[in-house]
Amino acid sequence: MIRTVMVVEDDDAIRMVLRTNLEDEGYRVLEATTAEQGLLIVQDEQPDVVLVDLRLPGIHGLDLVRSLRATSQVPIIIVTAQTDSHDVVAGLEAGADDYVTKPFVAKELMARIRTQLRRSAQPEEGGEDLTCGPIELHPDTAEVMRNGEPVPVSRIEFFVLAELIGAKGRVLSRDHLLRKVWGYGNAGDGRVVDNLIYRLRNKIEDDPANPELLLTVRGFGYRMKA
Amino acid sequence: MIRTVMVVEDDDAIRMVLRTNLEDEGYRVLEATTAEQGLLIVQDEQPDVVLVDLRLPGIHGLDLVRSLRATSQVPIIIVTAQTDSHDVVAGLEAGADDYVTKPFVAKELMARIRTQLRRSAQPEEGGEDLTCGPIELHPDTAEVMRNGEPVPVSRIEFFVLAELIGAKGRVLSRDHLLRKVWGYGNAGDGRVVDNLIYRLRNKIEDDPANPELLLTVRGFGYRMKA
DNA sequence: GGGTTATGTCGCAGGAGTGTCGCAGGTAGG
DNA sequence: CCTACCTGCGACACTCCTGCGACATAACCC
Repeated sequence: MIRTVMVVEDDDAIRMVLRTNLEDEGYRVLEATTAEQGLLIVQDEQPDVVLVDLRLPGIHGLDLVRSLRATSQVPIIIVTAQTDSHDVVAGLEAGADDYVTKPFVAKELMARIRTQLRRSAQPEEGGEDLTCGPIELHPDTAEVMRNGEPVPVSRIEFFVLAELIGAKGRVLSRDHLLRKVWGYGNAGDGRVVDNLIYRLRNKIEDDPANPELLLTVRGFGYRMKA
Repeated sequence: MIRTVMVVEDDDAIRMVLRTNLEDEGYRVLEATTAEQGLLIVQDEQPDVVLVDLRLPGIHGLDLVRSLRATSQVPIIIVTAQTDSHDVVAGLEAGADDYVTKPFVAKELMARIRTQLRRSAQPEEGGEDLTCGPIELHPDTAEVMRNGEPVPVSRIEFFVLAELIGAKGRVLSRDHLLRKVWGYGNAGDGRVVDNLIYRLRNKIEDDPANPELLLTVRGFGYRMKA
């Protein structure tokens, strides 16, 4: 299960630090430098957590928090200067879930993100057991095992499989997969997903023409066997 | 266990001397010339010790000490001119752990760093067994052994190998290695990593063209054999 | 059944990712 | 000063990926 974190922060240096830290933690990272841009991307991408700097150019971060909260349950963490303690209160009242003050310790922020994710919580994944029947995913080594034997898969194939297995049998639409795996800005052909599923089946199914693990749900998308 | 020392010092000459000395002692060295930059890097890299020159352009080193101490337990050693004895007092009150006055004797500073490291002392990993198959790393002597025979490797090669072996089979991205080994601010060509891997393979693999220890994970990075 | 849509299948061409190697400037050590 | 080595860089080769299009097949609707 790949989690996505949205960072709304205008300071390039801080945003960069956040990005690297988050990516090290295995998150997909979306970035915005203004509240407007942030709002658009959040609506489009539906990240799992949003980090908002309260001091943004133009629209204040506080208004972004309100706008987000008006339409979404996504966990929001405020990032703010230590001096703006009243802003923190206002932010939490506006609907934010937690806050950190600059200068912050990266590890602490990562811990808080994990907390929010646990709270927003698909109740599953304690340590992320990415397993489905004979298929086993190892995020550490980026390897896929089938009956204990390593199966060579490409980067994108790996992520799609991770997303599907993480969904634990729920149907994922082509659109969902495009957004979660291919990422923002790729409005490409949905058939790309079909192709990739086809190739994945050739690698993980005994009889690719009659899939037993990676199933088609006509009109909706794909899902793994429960 | 490779320890990292952060040097916040605007004087090029002194910083260079510190760097060479520290590297001779086997530390990884991070550098910053301003308090702001230093703060960012400390948060990003979480070094094991920080050296701070009190006379910095812009924000005074004293404020950096306070900022660091506000969010971190990292040992801080102040570097200052002999004349500023009252600064030393202020620095220690601000949360620094020790100080040296310029002109300082390098060996003394090294000794104090060792003291601070002993004090902060991660209780875990006593010497960390850096071994992978026939490869053996000796952090004390910066030597690499292969089947008991010493293999000459350069400084950077040593660090990369240490980072990889320390990861115990997990995949490390080029970006991760760039940041951990080359250090902050080197956003340079990722191909540098490829080159170094190539050279490392020529030294530690039986058949460099068909590596069995230092493996490529296409699309992700490199990892050691589990 | 016939038409229509959704999905499976597969080959291809361009491109991205990586291996390989030589070069030149820099640095350390003699 | 000289030498050897290190190191970043660029060039080229090669593999593998990947999006795309075309057609086949299956599911759905009337």
